[in-house]
Amino acid sequence: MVKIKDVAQHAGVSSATVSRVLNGDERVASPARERVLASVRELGYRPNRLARNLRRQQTETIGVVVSEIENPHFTQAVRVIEDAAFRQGYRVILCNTDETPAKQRAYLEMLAAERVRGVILAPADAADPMISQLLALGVPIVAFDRGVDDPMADAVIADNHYGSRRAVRHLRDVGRRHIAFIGGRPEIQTGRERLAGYVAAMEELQLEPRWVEGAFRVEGAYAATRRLLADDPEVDGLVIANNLMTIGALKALRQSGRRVGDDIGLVAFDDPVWAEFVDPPITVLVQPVRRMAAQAVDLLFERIAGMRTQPRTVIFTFELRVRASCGKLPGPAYEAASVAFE
Amino acid sequence: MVKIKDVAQHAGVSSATVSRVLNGDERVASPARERVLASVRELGYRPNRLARNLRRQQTETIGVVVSEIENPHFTQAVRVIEDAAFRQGYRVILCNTDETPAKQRAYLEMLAAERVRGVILAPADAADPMISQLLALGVPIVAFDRGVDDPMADAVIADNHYGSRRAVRHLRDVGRRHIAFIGGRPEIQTGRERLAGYVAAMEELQLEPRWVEGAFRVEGAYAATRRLLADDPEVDGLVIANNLMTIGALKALRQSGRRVGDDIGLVAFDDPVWAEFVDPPITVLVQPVRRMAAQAVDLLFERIAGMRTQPRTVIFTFELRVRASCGKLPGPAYEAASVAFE
DNA sequence: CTGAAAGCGCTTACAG
DNA sequence: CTGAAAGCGCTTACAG
Repeated sequence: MVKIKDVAQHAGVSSATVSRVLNGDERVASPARERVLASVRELGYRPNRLARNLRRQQTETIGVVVSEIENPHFTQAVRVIEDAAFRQGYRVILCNTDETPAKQRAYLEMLAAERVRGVILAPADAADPMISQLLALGVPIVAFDRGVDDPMADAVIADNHYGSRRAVRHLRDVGRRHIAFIGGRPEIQTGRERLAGYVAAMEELQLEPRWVEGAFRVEGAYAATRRLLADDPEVDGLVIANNLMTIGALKALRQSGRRVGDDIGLVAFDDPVWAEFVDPPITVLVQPVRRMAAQAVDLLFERIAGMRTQPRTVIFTFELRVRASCGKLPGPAYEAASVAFE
Repeated sequence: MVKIKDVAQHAGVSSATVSRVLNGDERVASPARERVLASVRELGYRPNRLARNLRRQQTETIGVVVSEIENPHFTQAVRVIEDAAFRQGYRVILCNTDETPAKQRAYLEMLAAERVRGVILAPADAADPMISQLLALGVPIVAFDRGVDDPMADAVIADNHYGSRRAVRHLRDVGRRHIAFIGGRPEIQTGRERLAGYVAAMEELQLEPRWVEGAFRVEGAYAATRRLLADDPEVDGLVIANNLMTIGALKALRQSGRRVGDDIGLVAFDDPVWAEFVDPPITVLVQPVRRMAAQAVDLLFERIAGMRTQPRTVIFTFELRVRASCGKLPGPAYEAASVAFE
């Protein structure tokens, strides 16, 4: 493998000069610069980043830790983050934790050893001690989608409590009364908050809350929905806590012979690309994932650049996108009521 | 930042001993080992991978370069690759090229500088000179989904030509005659082969081929399908070259008032999770993405381990999964004919 | 079983 | 404008 010394020899200059040319140091005189560039090309020299990073005590790498890369919510986020990182000359180490605290810990451990410059983390475990350790080491962390316990981390999250309340109100407004909730995971902040918002809204409306847990997964929601329909056949409305679970719930509903939009109304969190094309199109709660991911990257790079030391939390809100899955489409009266509520 | 020397001092041993303990060298005596471990814990020592990598002239990192991470086809692959890499103690640098040759080049350049141990690449540019350069540097490359020009790379691909022929046959078998093709990108191998297979099948059947290009994207397919329907109103069958384009085509078909499965039959490449739930459920050509990705990782690690020097190409086949989007479901006579064809 | 020492390939403060 | 030299934090062949 050809190294800087070989290039130097070939060009008849010192390693220092080669390094300067390669790093765009203005001070190097044109003739030397030209010879170096020619030698680089001729020898097929490829700089060794490992050496540079060690010497500079610094990398241009960030870690992106998500709990489930196949969830379009996170895929979209990863895509935006990767894009922004590339534009800034940073690379991305992708870590998928599968909602497993142990895997998260191992990954954060690794990112520390790798001396990454910052981390965007959708935590599987908000209390992971590695979070504080990274922060103490000077590695900024932006919590995404879910907060972390350490108050020094930045965070970009959505107002889940509001989202669920909005969904329940909508179902009530179109005449549903037996509204149940297909929940995610109570260990996860989004799961907890979405459930709490649902329960709060039901109580406000003096309706009886009833819920099952679908673990944020297709199969989990399938099983949970079947259980729910068996136990509570009178259910006529459903709030589903994420897009993967919508698939599972649809399958269970179809099998049970329930007609979505007719026998049962349905509002789901997230707006994956297919929500508009399933039968019937699903009424959804949308969060601006791409803007949120962009915000997370901004916060991270502010920290990396040392432009800010105080932690910031940015909260985004949900928007209800009404489609056919709740049946009767709301009229002007509904719109008015709805605005008043918001 | 505490380093190995600090730990050594604290434990009253040499750096060499600390390093040995940390790397599980059996020869270190128990008392020394214990003291080292205690010091590591007490000082909160975090090994610096950059230094180790430089010294060992080796990383445990692979690069994964895909053209479009939001395409579920690639998301699934990335997920499988990441998982396998993690199990082997490797990290993954994620690179999204957006089908842009320049971006691919920049990324491969970066991966070379980063001294990654291997690359899995769904090429946006099969002729990229960086591919051969990496190979020459001893960095193995496994082409995924699409081949590369350099014959020294391994490859895991699907038999696209067959896939298209299968789709056309199916549409013909259910009575369609004006079968058109929504193509991807002719610059990309999958796009080329799927088109070629379509044309070949049409000619075999003495039907007139007609196609438009949707660039493998939702919007591209939407525009292309609109154009197609305007130019050729008599179209009664559609083969769509990937899952993103299916979304766009569905939208255009719906707007035009065409009833899928009735006025027009539809077979699409890929089986994303939603294909079963749209209206009507889509008949699809499935390739075993997860197995293919696992195969790609296996090939890569064989190379990394030096177990193999000859390039290998593994070709997977498509399976037709019949759902309602072609209308009339085929009976036993069809099955027989279909088996004969395969 | 353990340590002293060399060296991985860069960058950069210093001197000229 | 340019070079000699130190040093980033590890690992490991060598010697004992």
